[in-house]
Amino acid sequence: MASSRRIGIESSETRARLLDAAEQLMKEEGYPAVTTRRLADRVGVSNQLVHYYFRTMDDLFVALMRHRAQINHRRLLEALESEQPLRALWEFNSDPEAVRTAVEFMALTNHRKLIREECARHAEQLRVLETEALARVLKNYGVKSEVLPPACLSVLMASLPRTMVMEAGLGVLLGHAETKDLIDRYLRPLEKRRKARRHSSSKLKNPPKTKRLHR
Amino acid sequence: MASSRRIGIESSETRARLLDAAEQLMKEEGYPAVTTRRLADRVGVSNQLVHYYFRTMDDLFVALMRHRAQINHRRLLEALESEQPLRALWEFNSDPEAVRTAVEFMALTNHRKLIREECARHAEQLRVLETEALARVLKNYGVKSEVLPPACLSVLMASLPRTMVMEAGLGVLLGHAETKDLIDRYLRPLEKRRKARRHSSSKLKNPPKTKRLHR
DNA sequence: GTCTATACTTCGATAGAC
DNA sequence: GTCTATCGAAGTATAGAC
Repeated sequence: MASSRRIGIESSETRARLLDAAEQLMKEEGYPAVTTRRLADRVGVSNQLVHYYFRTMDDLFVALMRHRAQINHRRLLEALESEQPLRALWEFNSDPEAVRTAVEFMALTNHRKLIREECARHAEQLRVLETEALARVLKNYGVKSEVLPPACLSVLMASLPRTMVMEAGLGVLLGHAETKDLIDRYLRPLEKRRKARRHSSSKLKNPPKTKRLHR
Repeated sequence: MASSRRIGIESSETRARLLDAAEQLMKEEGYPAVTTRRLADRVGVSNQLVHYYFRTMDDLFVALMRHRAQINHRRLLEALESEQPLRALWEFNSDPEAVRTAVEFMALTNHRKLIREECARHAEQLRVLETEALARVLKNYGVKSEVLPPACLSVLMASLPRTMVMEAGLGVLLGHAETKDLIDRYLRPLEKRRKARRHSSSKLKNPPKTKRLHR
């Protein structure tokens, strides 16, 4: 079943531009808007060229997800290494652009096998990484894992902010302020207790003092 | 711009079957699979008949969402009236079928104005209803609103179970058991404290004794 | 209420020239 | 690496007959 057609190399400049345009289109108009013709128009090439770099549209979406996953992985590491990892993690999961893209991918996973598998791999990897990091953070803050297991915190940090961002996108805000305040009241004493010691390799633009949660 | 074309009445049997088929298709293969032709095939009518009942596809999706909203509204009321309203609410938000459909609608709201507005109205209404009911429940359980504002609990109940159902759909389960256990350990003493008094109008098939959270 | 006929658009994908 | 040409399938939507 394997075709003998030629395929462009991964390091190609045009390929990268196609992926960027694809993500942009997906965010703006949803994944069904990501078609060979519209993609090619944005990049300024012929629509058939899309098939040169990605044999099928499924291939394109998988490549897109993989690309996104790498960036997310790096950003998550940065957040977890910052001097206020819990707040940074919250902010990381509160990025409206990222949530929007994630919703599109979630919808894709509902019925596209290849993409579901790719997404699952990615999600699993981040959860493991995050849980390990949060175990260290909580221990550092003196929170016993019997009281709050690190994996729970990871689940919570994946649930609450993203849900609120989605709801906010609809204009539904009831309960959001109280929830952020609740989280804030929980985090504040934890972070105060710990001496602010910057990780040597972290490059943060945020001021070192305690921030309130966004909004 | 308004067309003079005829439109079928809302009480039509065929219209209801089209809506059912639409929801089914959406759940199985995603909202882009909901096309006039495929819909008509499932119901056994001509594809043009779809346009007789729903002038445009947007009209169809709005009608579908409204239909779904009414059912959800009724189910939520039942859950909140049951003798273990918090567990019932958790279960209500843990229905995989419902979550799947909700993800499709969420993706639709990302770029279809009419559907976003309809979805926002629906979400807002449920949140208000839920918050009021939870205020009574928490008061009954002796939980001070300064400790846990009802609106927060509503946000939490909308976030955690749905996120876990989505992740479970991908096969990502790390942290789920611990999280359910944590919730369970919080709910158990609350519900024990309260005398089990069945609401007179509730028709519950669940046994009256305390259940562990599903799974 | 339901159908046939029909117009027009857009899609994914391939073959092959340059 | 990129293009032109081209295929067949599927989409939304309208008009009008029965």
